[in-house]
Amino acid sequence: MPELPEVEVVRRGLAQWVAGREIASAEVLHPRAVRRHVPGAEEFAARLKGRVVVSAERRGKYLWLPLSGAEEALLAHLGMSGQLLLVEPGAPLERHLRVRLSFTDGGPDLRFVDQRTFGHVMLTSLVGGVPEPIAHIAPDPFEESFDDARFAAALRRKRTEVKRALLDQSLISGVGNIYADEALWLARLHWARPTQTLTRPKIAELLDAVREVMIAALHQGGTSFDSLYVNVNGESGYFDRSLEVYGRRDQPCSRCGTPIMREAFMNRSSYSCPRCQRRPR
DNA sequence: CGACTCTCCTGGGTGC
DNA sequence: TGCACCCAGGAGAGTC
Repeated sequence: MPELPEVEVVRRGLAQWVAGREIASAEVLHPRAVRRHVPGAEEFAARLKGRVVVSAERRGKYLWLPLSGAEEALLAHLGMSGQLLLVEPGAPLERHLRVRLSFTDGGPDLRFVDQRTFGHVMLTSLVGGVPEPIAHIAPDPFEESFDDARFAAALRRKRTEVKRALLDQSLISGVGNIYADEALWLARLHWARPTQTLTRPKIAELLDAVREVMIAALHQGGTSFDSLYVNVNGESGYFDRSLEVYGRRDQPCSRCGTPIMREAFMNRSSYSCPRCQRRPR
């Protein structure tokens, strides 16, 4: 469940502990982890060898490490359960270790561990500083290039429900199921509200809510639900203690005391307060 | 083409 | 205790 704040915590760890280091070798332990790297696992490993990691970047839920020598980067998506961990080279291999990078300085490995294998890593070219495979996603709401007015216009043109739109990475990136529910609660919007009926001020309020919940989560090191999400040192964040609706079925709404409701949505869950977030007619 | 559903995957939890 | 089943869900593929 890593969403924007959790991925940002990981990015900061990578910037601190991996930037500037030279990759000695790469090992792919599970081919599914590099399924989107079309030339295959062997080519992936061969091309990484000897490259220096320049920095750590992020857009929405995607992370990438630009590499020396070409307009190329190691792109990663953590999926549901992916972890990027810094581990001493001699430490035992994790049960769900998928990819391991070792460095010429003999310092900690960078290990991609992923139980449910929805995450992936790949090597790709950078086009205008952005990895080519994610050129189609929108900037996230913390980027300079995110255009609030453009987002509002796009939302009002859509014929869909507001939560679907929040989860649509081509409109706004970085929002997943947890922060969508939290932001909708804060903005007092029901997830099924048709996007065409949203006024510009209401959309501005929703964007403020998205930013507010994500900043709060970031300040607490991210949300950890089932201990699968951790920073590069394997530590969990604390934001799950601050969640208002997500995962809180039957518990009282902190604003009005009404029990939080769970409803099926897109084959998953939506949590909301039936009083603060009135269902549209 | 837009809107929506299906599918991939693993392991913890639950009910019988 | 064993076992079938459900659930978590991001995003690309597929359908209408």
